[in-house]
Amino acid sequence: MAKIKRNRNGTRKDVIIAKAAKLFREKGFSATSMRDLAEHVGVEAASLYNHISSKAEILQEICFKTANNFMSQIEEVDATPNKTAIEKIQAILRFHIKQMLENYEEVYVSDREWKHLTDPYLSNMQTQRRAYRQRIASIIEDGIRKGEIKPIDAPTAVLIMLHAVSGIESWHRSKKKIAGEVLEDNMVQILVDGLRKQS
Amino acid sequence: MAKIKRNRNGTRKDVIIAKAAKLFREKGFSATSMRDLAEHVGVEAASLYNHISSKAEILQEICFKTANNFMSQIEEVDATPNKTAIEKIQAILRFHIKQMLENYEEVYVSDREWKHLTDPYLSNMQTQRRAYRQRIASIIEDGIRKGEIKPIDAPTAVLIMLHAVSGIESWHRSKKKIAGEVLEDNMVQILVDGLRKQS
DNA sequence: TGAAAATGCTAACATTTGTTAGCTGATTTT
DNA sequence: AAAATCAGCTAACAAATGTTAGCATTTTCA
Repeated sequence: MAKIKRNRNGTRKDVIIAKAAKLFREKGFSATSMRDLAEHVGVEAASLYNHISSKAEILQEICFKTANNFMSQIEEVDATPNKTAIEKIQAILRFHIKQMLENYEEVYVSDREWKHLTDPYLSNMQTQRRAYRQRIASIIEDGIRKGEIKPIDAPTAVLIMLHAVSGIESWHRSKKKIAGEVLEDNMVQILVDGLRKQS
Repeated sequence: MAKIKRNRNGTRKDVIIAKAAKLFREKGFSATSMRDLAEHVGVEAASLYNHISSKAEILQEICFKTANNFMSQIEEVDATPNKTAIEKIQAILRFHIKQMLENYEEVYVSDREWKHLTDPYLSNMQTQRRAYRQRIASIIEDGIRKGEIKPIDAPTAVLIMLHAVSGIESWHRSKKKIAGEVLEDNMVQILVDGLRKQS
């Protein structure tokens, strides 16, 4: 009886996926039941299946939409001429942070819950994630070669960068939030120049 | 019929918890069933209950053992005199990294799956985690006051540090692992001094 | 306006879930 | 050697799970 309210510019499927993203973030994919989701959408569980074909499909949509988003951006950055490696890294970092602030639920879910995808989506996502990290590592190695970046292990640097950014989850939960731009500047500065005060 | 093999210096309960930690890391707490766990232990599901009282208890043991471990260490570091803030931060970082390398499964699980604890354990853990971050933030703020650390937002720095370290998960999965000590040095260096080459 | 499509509902299904009961045989303790 | 504890088993449970079938109502649009 209770219809799913559909915002302009969004299908009912979009509403379901948005609510699902929120629940998947809070409780995890496996611990979220379809009845749970239905209740938050304001509908009976069976009714969801008029809009989606399975629980798995919801996760797939969330993960691949997000992954494509990041892939597009890194290609854009990488293709931009006249950019130093440090600038490229900064651009990627800022994009990650902005995404984490603007599309928190979906970005978080696709980062933490992609393991629950099933093949062939699972392998696909693994490949995509590996490729993404590899591209960043290449930028860093390029920067090292050109003397802009310290000679550190590039994969380690990538690993630190990406996980540091995902820590914005704690920021979201925090009581005394600092402004988004301040957070962004702080994160980029700490990662690029470190904690220690240069004397 | 098939008995649980018990290593010297370990009860059968310990064996179960160790196997559980591995499964919880791979598939998550909710997606791991007791029958799953039993199979990996080499026993029927019902037999597990001769050693543990519930699935929830397993998660509790993993989480609180790990949390206590980290709490002890930070108290020790914090109480050590004649240490600069940077040195304290380094000590904490190295401890985290070492724990991640040595007790990977349990550290990972207690970091990622504690949300599935139930009250009162859940609230307890939340409090403990908040307190832990607060202690590190205080060290950083102290370092800022003394001019050892750049004037950045301390909670942001904590968030970066802790999540960066948890990225060692990717290192574990990586094909071409660098040595543990090299990883440790790289991580500490990047976090403390940043990516950019000082000119 | 009337037909087609979309969206909701209730009921039910087959599995899977965590856990308990009750039993048998082994191991330890006295 | 007898008694007590430990550690495994099979069978079963109640609840929760994802999903489908079948039907009613509303919305869309020709």
